Amino acid sequence: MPLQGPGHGKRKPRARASSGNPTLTDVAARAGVSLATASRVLNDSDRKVGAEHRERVLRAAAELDYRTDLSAQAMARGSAPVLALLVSSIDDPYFSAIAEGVVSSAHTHGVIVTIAITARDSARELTSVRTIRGQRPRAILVGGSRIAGNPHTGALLAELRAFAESGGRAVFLSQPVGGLGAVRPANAAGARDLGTAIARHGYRRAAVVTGSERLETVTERTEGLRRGLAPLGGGIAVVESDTFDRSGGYRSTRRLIESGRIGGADVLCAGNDFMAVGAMTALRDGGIEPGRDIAVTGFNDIETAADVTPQLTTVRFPLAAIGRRAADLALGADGPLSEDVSVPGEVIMRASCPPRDGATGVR
Amino acid sequence: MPLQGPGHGKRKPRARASSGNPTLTDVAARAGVSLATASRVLNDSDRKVGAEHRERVLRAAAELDYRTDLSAQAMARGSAPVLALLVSSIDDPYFSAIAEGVVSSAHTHGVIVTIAITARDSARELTSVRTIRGQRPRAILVGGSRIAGNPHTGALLAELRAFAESGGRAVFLSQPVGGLGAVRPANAAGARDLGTAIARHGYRRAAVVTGSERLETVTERTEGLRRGLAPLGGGIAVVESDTFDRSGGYRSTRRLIESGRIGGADVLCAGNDFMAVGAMTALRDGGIEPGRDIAVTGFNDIETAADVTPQLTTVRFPLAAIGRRAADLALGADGPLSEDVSVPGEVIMRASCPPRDGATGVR
DNA sequence: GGAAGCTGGGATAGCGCTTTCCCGTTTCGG
DNA sequence: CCGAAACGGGAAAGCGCTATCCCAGCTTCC
Repeated sequence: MPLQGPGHGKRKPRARASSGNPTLTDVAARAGVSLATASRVLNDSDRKVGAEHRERVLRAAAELDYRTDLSAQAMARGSAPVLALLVSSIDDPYFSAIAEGVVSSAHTHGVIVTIAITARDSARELTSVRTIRGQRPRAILVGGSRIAGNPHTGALLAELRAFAESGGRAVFLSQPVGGLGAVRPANAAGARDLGTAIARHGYRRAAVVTGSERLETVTERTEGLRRGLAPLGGGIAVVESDTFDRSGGYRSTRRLIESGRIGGADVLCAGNDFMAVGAMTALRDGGIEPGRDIAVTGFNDIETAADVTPQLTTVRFPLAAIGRRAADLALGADGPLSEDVSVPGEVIMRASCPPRDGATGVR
Repeated sequence: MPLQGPGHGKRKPRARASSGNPTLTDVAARAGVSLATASRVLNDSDRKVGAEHRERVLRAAAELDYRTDLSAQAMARGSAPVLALLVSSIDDPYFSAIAEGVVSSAHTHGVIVTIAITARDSARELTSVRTIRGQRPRAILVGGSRIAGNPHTGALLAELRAFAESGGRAVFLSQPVGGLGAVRPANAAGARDLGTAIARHGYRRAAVVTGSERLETVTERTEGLRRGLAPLGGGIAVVESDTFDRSGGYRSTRRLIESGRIGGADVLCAGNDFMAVGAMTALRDGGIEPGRDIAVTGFNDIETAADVTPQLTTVRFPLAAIGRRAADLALGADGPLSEDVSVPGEVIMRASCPPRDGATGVR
């Protein structure tokens, strides 16, 4: 009796995955070549393979309708051709525009995109990153404004750093933390330019309706605006915060009107276009005609901005390009990564912010 | 000299993935248990594990910051916890709303979502499905209207069928082909209801600006509209096609105006809200005031619809719910799948389509 | 009191693919 | 004309994990 260790012996091979996909072994067998050769052909590796064999493999693969198993390939290679994108919500033109760019770049890099949403919940953001790490992706892109003083930020950072140390690339689409990379809209500069532009149009006292001041995007924009207004003697008269969306814009504007605090302002600057649209409705509901009685500005230039009446003055950021660039950066050359790219925005003056009597428009 | 087969021998183990992630083996070693036990604990399998060992494994995993390698797990299990979503564009409120629902459902099912975009290119749609199949996902969701007479449809169908036969689930988010499953907006019924509603408001002759008549979504909507208008003696006076987006709406409306063909119409029905918004601009540019001189309707109820002036009458579909439901269906019980669920829409009457003089609004 | 069940744990085949090693042939340069 | 280098091909060792099989130690139950 042959010696045999414990716990072993013949066992029936596990059933092939239901009705099974053809494997590389099948292809090799059909082509009459070794597994190695088949693999080399299908991955056009450095190693050369004779024309004859190459041809046979290709034909066999086609005949069997062979599709490389990405999981297996990923395991053998040690990393998956995957880029993970983490955003607060995909049903938001801001992020979906970025996502479009990300997916398109990933496509040209031959990389698959997996997407996770955090619903603006930083606990979930953290668990998502944990799950994502299990995919051993090449890169993780993190969207959504960082939140000042968030208790989860430390853990998130640790998680991303560990990821980076094990060879992955982490890129923020907003304020970077801990020396990781970032590609993001130049909020402060854009806001400053907007401030300058409206000041030149003759506006001096801004009412700001925006999101929570703990959102770094919010503080960047508000601060930029202030700096843009100042040189011409303008300033921010009042700041009202609410949720960073349409209804938040409506509510906070409503509060400004009801409390009379909007009185001193000649321009209402919203933290983003959604808030601006909500604000315009609130203004009308309060008997104030946007664009005539008070100017209104937004941020981001979502498609709607040009379709509302009056058309909305805003700052346009090339969001898809930002996404594309972030993905390019993440999928690019090897090595650690800590670039922080700010992509400039462009002020788009529209009817919601007409030149005021007496404004020269000159410098 | 020991006998040894060809092509073998000691070789240095491949370098661990740079700086390496901890593996289950590491965890087991640290916990002083076998690999099997560690796996059982971490996957809470049926097999019971003693409290003592369980505890040790959990601790070791935490200390090492262990993260299951999903690729490896997928390979061992034979299928990946992945759902693939294929849409024409993610930067489109229609699809991003659906995607939101899909991702949310997938999340509760513990499944990762990978996304691919086809840019409305059916050749690319086909190659995408091929790539996706390599991921061995549990399900594939295909968005985007089918196109009548498309030469790639057959190949796509074959691909999806093969996928279904190997155990995957394929679900369309639009017109299903070849007996596969679908969850989709009830375009025809929604359009019919819209037709009925505007007819009751006193409109009789519709000008339709819409996408290519080869898009099945387009024909479904146009046909439904016709059926809704007919009972009250209404009908479609003219149909003008262009791209299925905002600029297409603008251009086709412009053509109707310039050729005078818009003359006979009292309501302009756009194929979707984007086209409607473009159409309204074109109307104004042509000196026709939407909502006053001619009624306007859209389709889908994108967020913008309520923000334009006049507010847009449209048909609302619960897109996120459609996405969620499709994902639920795809990730649900096993077995083949060929349900075709039509999700009803709701007509939203707004100012762009005011009751006309003489309209009773009664049935 | 011995057979038959549990129970909890360990050893180890694969999963499908990449990539080293190793080897028989050619092709060359000297 | 011979040894070296180049070339093309095959065998098989993992990658990290799951799940099957086997076993030792206890209970149970006639």
